[in-house]
Amino acid sequence: MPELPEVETIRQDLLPRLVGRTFTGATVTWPNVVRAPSPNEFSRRLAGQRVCGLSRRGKYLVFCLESGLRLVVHLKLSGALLLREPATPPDRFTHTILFLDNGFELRFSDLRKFGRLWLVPDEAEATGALGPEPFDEAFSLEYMAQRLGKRSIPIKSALLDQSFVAGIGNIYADEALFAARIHPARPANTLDMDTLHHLRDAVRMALLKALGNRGTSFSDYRDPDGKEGRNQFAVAVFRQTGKPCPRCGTTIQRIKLGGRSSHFCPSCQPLGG
DNA sequence: ACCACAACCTGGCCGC
DNA sequence: TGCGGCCAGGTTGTGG
Repeated sequence: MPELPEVETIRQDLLPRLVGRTFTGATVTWPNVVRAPSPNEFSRRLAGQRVCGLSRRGKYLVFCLESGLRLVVHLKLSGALLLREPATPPDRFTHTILFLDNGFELRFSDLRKFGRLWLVPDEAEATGALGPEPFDEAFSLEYMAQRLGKRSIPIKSALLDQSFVAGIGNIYADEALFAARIHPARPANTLDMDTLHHLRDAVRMALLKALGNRGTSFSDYRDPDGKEGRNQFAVAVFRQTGKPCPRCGTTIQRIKLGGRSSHFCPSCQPLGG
């Protein structure tokens, strides 16, 4: 579910409500969600930890704790972080509850159980090596050209590669390629500088638009209050197979690339010239 | 280097 | 109603 705009929305919502608060403990009811340390150690070490900051790296949320430890969360496809009062009954997909010193609970809910939590000294232990943030100047045209120059993979697959650029997922890759009029299957090393420039602008615009709409809720995405985003009503091509292109009216098509669905307009995004 | 596919999980939707 | 098949916003690992 959550790509950069969704994770960033969650971060901005949680930040003023969590900074300065202290975790008093945790209950882990599905041990697989806690990657490090062991679930028991996770609960034990979290108790007494005061939150001093909340940041985002790609699709990871990073809680800065005063001890120097980091609480890292990845929501994968269907995870949510819900801030609830104890009286609110947990949904049936709540696999971990983090208790706060003001009585509130931060609940990790995840239908598909793919999401993961870490409590580690160094966030890189959880995130691995990620590419630059899409809005960072390190995501430069020179960087893009250098990284893509020798790669014949579809440009869509390159956008989903978190070691190339962090935070883009299936929705915004499709939306950005539509806006930049690039066919998703086009080999990454065939894009000239001008096209790369259009693509980078389109990526940034797609992410900003979704951020303004508080994320895209096609199915599972919810903010910390359990509310949906609005960007699903504003997409051009994602999951719009069979509908008319908003630009030219041609029927939107779906193809598979690297095992992922890709949605595009065959007229606006030609593969040839 | 790249691709195809499976795995991790559960539920929704469709056709029969 | 039930069942099989396909779909799903992500990432990792394996084998070719």
